[in-house]
Amino acid sequence: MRWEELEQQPCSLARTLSVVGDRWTLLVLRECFLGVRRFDEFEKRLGITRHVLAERLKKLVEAGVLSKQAYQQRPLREEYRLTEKGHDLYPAVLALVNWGDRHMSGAEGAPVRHVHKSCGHEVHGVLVCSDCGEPLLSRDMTLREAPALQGQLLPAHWHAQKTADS
Amino acid sequence: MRWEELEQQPCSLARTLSVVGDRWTLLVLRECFLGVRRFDEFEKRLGITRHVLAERLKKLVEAGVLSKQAYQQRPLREEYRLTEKGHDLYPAVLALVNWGDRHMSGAEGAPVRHVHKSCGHEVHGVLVCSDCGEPLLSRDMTLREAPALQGQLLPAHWHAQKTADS
DNA sequence: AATACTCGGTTCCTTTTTGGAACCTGTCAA
DNA sequence: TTGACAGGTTCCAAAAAGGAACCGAGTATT
Repeated sequence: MRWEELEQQPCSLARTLSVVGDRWTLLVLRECFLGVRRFDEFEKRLGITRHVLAERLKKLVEAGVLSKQAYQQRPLREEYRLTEKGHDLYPAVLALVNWGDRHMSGAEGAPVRHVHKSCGHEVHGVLVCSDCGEPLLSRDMTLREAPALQGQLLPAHWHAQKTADS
Repeated sequence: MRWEELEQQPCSLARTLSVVGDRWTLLVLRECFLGVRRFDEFEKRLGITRHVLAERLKKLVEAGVLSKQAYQQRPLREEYRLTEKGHDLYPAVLALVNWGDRHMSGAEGAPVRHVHKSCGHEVHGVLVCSDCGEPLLSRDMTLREAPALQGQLLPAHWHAQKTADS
């Protein structure tokens, strides 16, 4: 499978990864969520090469995750801002950060703590069910293929009533 | 920044990406959550090359995300299973899938629907605050550096009271 | 009126990673 | 004895990333 094919695949994870699924893109987005907007600030903070940074930013703009906005004329200078589509990536980014906080931190704990302004506490994100509000565990999920794709997506054993991860 | 350096960085996202931050690894994990465990089934379902698959599986085992367990002797055959650390990636994977469902699906909707067995509905995940239970939005978050790293992680403007993404 | 500096790139070349196909190692079955 | 199966490894060509230099419009410095 080639990278461009990913976008065409009948899988939302593959489609998402066709936009944000490489080394640098998610780090660029982290910087966006930190408020970074300019080419040279991305470059300085990430240590990414200009070459790759320019390409990633272009792709993110094409994908509608970032938009380019002029912050001065003469000379024209533009900065990159998250669109709504980009903001919607926050839960995914935070979920990845939470995993790192939990499983990849040393004795000093997480390098950055997240404070929820509404309640004032240091918090992490919990993924809950949109319907009943209970935390979602892979073991409690079962999957259903879209009508047009029945039998094509899930492994064979799935159709014989297996759980998601047993 | 080189790939190996990522793991050393004082950033939980970078550290997480040092484990799951490439093209194929998250797709391998998707298959794990679907119940796939064997080398040849990963290969068939993903269209990944054996070369890359072997390397990714090895890395995931080294990282403690998967474990290798014999399912037969003579000849010895082993399969890959998610560890608890691996299961903990479920929220991150689901958050990415949810974004794809929302922003990358065509008219037919999401290719795979998620049914929460506890409540019986087709659902998606919502990231809520571990303290107050309200949905987490980037705009409502503020950040605090770990004591030992003060002033080193956040962009300059942060220390002048900016919001996460304004 | 040159000169240097800034920001946001592009170009060029080398090194690293990936894709693709062939080959290898035990073991069992025909 | 030949073939199949599972789970790899090896080899080479193609694609992507790293690194440094260059570019262009405009501004600031000498």
